[in-house]
Amino acid sequence: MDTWKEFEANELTHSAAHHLLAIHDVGLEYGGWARVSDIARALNITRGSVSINLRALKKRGWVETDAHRLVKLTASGLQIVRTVMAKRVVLETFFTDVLGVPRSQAAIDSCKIEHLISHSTGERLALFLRFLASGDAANAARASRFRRFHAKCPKSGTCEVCKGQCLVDEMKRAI
Amino acid sequence: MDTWKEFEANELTHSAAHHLLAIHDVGLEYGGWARVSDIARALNITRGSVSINLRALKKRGWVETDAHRLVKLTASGLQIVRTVMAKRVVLETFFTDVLGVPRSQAAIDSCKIEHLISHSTGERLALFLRFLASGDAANAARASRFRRFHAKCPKSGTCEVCKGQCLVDEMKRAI
DNA sequence: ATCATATGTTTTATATGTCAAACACAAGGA
DNA sequence: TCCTTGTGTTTGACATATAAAACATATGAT
Repeated sequence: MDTWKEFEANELTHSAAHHLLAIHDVGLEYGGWARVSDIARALNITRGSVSINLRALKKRGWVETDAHRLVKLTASGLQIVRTVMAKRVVLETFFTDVLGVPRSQAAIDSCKIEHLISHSTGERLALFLRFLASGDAANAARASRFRRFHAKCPKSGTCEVCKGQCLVDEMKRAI
Repeated sequence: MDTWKEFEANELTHSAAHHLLAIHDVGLEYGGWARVSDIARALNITRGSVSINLRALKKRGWVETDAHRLVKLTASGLQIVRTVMAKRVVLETFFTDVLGVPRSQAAIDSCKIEHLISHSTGERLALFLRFLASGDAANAARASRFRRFHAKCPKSGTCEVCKGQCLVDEMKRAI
């Protein structure tokens, strides 16, 4: 009940996640320090927006500023960045290397959901990728075999996933 | 560049998707017709919020109202509902039956991302599930074998996914 | 030292999505 | 008929996230 409200209850918004990622990115060449304008340029939004958004990130304890108004990730901010980056890598790897989704589309999908999937699901997905890539030669061949798997949906109730109504087809329409 | 803005550019918001799902759900017993209060009750938000939100859905051509202010999905609205439901089933099945994520967590994760993943990724994931469930006995055993796979991360650069920095561990921390 | 440019903040505005409260109208019950 | 209750809408408020523009303060070139 009210599962759908979990979306808004998320502590880390998409916007916040990308501000933190941008700070990390910009700061790489400056010992972790980033300027508001560079963050704004990285995100392609205005300095004003960044200035306002940083207030919330400071209040959350994810970023700090020094006397010269330079911005830096705190330990917890950096940990969020690491977790989000890990989830992104795992999702992109799964989408491209296992499912065979085009890299550009995989990047968009990963970016949309990287901050939303739970640690538990992210961890299991990472383990699954490791499983597929593990020493067992049969495992290694599996993903590539799927990439050649293109059976048409039987639409006959024999498909164990669809159970009568073809979910593959259903996926193609709408909007 | 600006991949991260795709999130906001999404035509179907989380809120809109769940309004459509609620209308579909409530309407099941009334030939597709739903009342504002029943939609509000189903979503656990106020009638006022639903009333306002329906304006946007009408403008999008996803719902219609009759003279008695009863609400109904249009053909395109119904198609969106079908697509979202298909994506949810596929995601939940993957999370629980393949990855072994607890059902309650899988439900939350699926709900958060069901409206965000592309048709292309959804379709490939459905095909992947069909592949795993397909006649080949080796395939059938695969997923269940993963559920027993619990190797510790070597943290030695030998893991083909992690490549030195353990993504599995990284997934556990933050916030 | 001065002046132009760059930078960061603030203000005003917009859009979405929510609540609470007031309002109007309808349907029934007494 | 009157009155209560239920229903749908509107209004005012708030939170987030954005832009644009005005503003104050740096920074740097000459």
